[in-house]
Amino acid sequence: MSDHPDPVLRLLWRYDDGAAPSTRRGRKQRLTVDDVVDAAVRIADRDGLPGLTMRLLATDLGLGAMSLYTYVPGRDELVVLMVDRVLGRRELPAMPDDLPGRMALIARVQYEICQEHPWLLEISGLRAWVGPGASDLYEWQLSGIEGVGLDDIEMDQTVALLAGFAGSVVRAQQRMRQDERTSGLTQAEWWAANADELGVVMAGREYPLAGRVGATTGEAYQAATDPAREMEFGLARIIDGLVAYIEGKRSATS
Amino acid sequence: MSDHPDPVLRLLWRYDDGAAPSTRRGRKQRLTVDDVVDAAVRIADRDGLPGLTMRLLATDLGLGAMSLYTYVPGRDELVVLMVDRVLGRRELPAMPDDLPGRMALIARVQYEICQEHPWLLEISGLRAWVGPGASDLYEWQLSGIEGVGLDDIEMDQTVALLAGFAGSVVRAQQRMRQDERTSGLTQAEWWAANADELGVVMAGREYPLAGRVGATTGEAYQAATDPAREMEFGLARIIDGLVAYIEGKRSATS
DNA sequence: TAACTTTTTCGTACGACGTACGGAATAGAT
DNA sequence: ATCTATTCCGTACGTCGTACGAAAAAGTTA
Repeated sequence: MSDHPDPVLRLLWRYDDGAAPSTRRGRKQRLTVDDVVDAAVRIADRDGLPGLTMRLLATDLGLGAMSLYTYVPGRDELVVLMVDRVLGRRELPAMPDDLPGRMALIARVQYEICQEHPWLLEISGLRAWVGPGASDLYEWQLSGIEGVGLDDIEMDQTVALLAGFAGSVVRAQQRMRQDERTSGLTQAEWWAANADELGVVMAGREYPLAGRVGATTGEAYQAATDPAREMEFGLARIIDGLVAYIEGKRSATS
Repeated sequence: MSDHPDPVLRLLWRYDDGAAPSTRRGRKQRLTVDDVVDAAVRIADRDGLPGLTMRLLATDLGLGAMSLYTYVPGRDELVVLMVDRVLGRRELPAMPDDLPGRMALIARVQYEICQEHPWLLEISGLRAWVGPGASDLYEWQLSGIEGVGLDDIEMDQTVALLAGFAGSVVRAQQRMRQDERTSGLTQAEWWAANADELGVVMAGREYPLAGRVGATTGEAYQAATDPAREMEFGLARIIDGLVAYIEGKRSATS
């Protein structure tokens, strides 16, 4: 039974059952699973997850649509493979010496991965399979906060906090980009163009704080060309809080 | 032109153009837009966003499928209305006196909204329209951190940080629930049942940290029946970091 | 009351999607 | 040369959002 693992697990780990490739009968596959997954990633990077259709992927690979199903059981499983692939493909930089720097790096790598593959944030309703890519990344993330005084559960929560925050930032940016794409206007331009319409439609409702803050951020984001800087405020606060917690724990036990 | 606002804006704010209802000719609508949106929310709460189909919603309302399009331009716009509806439907509690408590409350309300309407986290690729529900919520969130020494941009980022974190936590929980639903096993049960298969398939790869931390958290999450407690660690760190920043700013200017 | 106008209702249909099915093609084993 | 295992892929089914146009209903006007 351990010779017949879950087909998704087998695919994720590219486990080929130990069968000697010389004894494999029948027609040969023209491509590899990696070819299929890589092509799928390219399409999703360009067109988003809904733009990744089995037919498009197949023709992109020079195959008939149904031939894909000899490589992959279905679309959902393909997405699982894509996720693990992009998590594992990035080479993981060496951890710096200072703890805050290591925490920032964990967040920044997650940020860049999500940035390069925005469809990662569109996924939902899928199981969280454990593959080599996710495992390598998780191991690397943990190595950045190992031995600083956190217990295992706190380590897991810390990684989740840093990575989750990075995802949130990218999500916010994507929403902004989406707005600009569909409206053809920047954030500030849209508000300027629709200010009177909004006034009519809101019909007397007052939002003193939201109005003031919205106006200020609207102006600021118009000029902010470096999207990476949007992460700095939150990340700095999170790292401060984490470091303070760790130092508090240390001084309590010493 | 300000009499003909964007149809989505008009719907969001239920702006009926000031036309006297007595002069409206033609067959009468059997339902209201709110009826449609509420029914859609009920379905999405139960079946998720992919389970919300126009045909199902229509029969649920006793309408033909195409009759929905007299209430709403299309499915995407319906989802926009649903979002604003559930953001605005929650009554917003009074803010406590202490700043950390107000920050925690902002996160907790966001957490509960996401928890009650998990489909909120499945949405992507849609514009972020500004409606009364979102505006009310944003105004309330800002009121919790107004006058503490943050500038407008920092206030926006603080709210985003707290709300984004809450969303991340719910997302993680949903993924866990999804795993349990599709596998029929709890986290710990799955790892116990698949440990040997994983060993075979991983074929010599070593994950010392991930293995140790994964085992510990797996055990812990098996027993943790109160999902709300998963938020405490991260939220406490974030609030610590925010409060420290604000105090630092205060002492610098005084 | 009858004719007209406006709006809602909804049956039908189209194109796109994931993919089940079964036959044709191809390779190694016998 | 035959058998068997495997890949390839054309066809087709059910589901989705929704375009289109006819039928039904309600107010306005003659």
